[in-house]
Amino acid sequence: MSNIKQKIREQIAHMITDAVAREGFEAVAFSVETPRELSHGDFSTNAAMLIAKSAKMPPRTVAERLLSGMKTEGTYVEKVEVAGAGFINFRLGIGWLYEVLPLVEQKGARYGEVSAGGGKKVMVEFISANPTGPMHMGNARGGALGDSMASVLDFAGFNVTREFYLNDAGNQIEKFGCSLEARYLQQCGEDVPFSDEWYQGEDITERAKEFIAEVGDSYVSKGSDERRQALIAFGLEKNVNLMKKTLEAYGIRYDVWFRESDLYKSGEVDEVLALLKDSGHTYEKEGAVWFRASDDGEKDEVLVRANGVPTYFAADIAYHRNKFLKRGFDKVIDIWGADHHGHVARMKTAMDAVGISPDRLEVVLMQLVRLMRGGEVARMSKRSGKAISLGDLLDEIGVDAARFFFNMRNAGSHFDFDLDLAVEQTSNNPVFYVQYAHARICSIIRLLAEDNVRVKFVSEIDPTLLLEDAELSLLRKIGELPDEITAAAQTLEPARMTRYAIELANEFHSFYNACRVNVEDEPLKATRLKLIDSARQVLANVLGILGVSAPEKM
RNA sequence: GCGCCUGUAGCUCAGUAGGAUAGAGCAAUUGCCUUCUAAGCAAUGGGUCAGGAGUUCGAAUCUCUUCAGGCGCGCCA
Repeated sequence: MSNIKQKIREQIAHMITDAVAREGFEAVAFSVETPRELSHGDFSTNAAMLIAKSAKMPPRTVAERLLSGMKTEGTYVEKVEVAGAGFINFRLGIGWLYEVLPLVEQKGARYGEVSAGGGKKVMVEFISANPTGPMHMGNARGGALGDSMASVLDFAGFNVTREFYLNDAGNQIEKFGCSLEARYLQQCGEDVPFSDEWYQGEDITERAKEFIAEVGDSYVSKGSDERRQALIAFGLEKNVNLMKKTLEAYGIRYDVWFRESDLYKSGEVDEVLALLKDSGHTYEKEGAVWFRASDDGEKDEVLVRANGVPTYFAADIAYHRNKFLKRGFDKVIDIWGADHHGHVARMKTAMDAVGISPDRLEVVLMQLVRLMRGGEVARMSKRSGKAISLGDLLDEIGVDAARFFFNMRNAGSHFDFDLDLAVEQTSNNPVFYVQYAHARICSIIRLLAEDNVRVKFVSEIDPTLLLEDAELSLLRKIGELPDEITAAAQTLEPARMTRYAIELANEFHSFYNACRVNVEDEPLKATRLKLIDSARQVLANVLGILGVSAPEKM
């Protein structure tokens, strides 16, 4: 059992179901939840209110009857009572809290893990930035979100794959090639025009210069096609390596870098086009091949342009088919910028058309980010003077602040990123607040170790010595992690982990002010030391999920 | 015009399959270091949950509607 609270919840649900049957009430889908206020007990159910109508009785009467024969012997429940409009509140004895410590010890770095995922294969595809330039703030948010979501799912018992889809084919690569070629020729002294439609960034010129450093002007005299291909290959490799480096600094490592071009090479794009055509999902108009989505109330979309080149959409269908059919993922999560939301419904319609149930694909849309500095929108990097890239952000505020801040808000909310706050070394800054809790614990452990007092095994201490409110609430908070993981995985909201981390840090800091660890009473000292060491472990686990370091000293 | 997202304390946001007196953090005011890191803790004040109507035992949450902000509706990705 990896989740004590879940076990108790099931126990209570069982007691209620039995009581409902015994009293001859109609079975209802009641909930067993944790009331906001502790004074309302540890768990509470709305069963009586739901039954009231069909039983034609006041809710409180129903509650009394349910309660009348309820046996709590042999359960964690100490007290049951009717309250409010007809809630039945369950108060637990404190015994269950003491089971938290052995569980943390046993699971260690995997404490928090639950089996909800049942080992299902799930892919999280995130960032998938165009390799034609540096990564921007949308990529930064998507990276923090996707990577932590993947970690959450891993803890929730899924078999997780992190994937980056590399758009190394199609239109934007052509543009990339044209841009590089023009810059290359310009750098070699040729007078060639530069189209407004190409990539204007400095990085293109940089790539051209680097190319010259390797091959000189030898490509000036060659054919445009050959020249462009060489530049694309060169620029792509440079950019991809740069991305990998930046992402590594950002704490993200992918399992798979999937190349769009491979879908063309393997014939999967043609394959899926044929499939759609044979099943009557396409039609031709003005020389182009269209996907018929209008049956589902969506707009039709071009699959193959009049010039014979398939669109991104066509490749994307092939890509998703590959994820499900060729590689057997049970579930795929795509993280996209909110500006792509128009694509979601069509993608799902297309999934349906190639015979894949659309609800196996989950698209998480992420609102865009505004960087704020000095109360105003910051567009330019302090260092480079250019648009702020992920690399610039990491230089300015560091990985920890970036990873933590991007996961403070749910994907769906617009996010103003306060750059000033992110580097502040005060309690205003939640990253420091949480890290400080971890460092503070490490500091106590370190000092006690100097006196030869070590953290003991749970079998060597007596958890029931923990009786103070501060101690019990800390234990309670530690005990909540499996539930939090479950919820975060279910809602695909790793931001829950950030909030949990802050709450846990808060519980520890309160404990710290209320109770000393280094007391005369040796058994109590050992037990409290075990308690804070468990808190340390849990903080480290959560920070790990968030991709934030857990410093031992600050 | 049609579609999607958002609107909760001065600010930034939570609010768990409708649940009890709507919560945190910051900012403001006030206490707490002869004691393991005061990068901390405790207390106080602060709300027409954008407005309106409906559904019901019960709505910030569901439905309808109005308003405000963001985004999308390419042979771009």
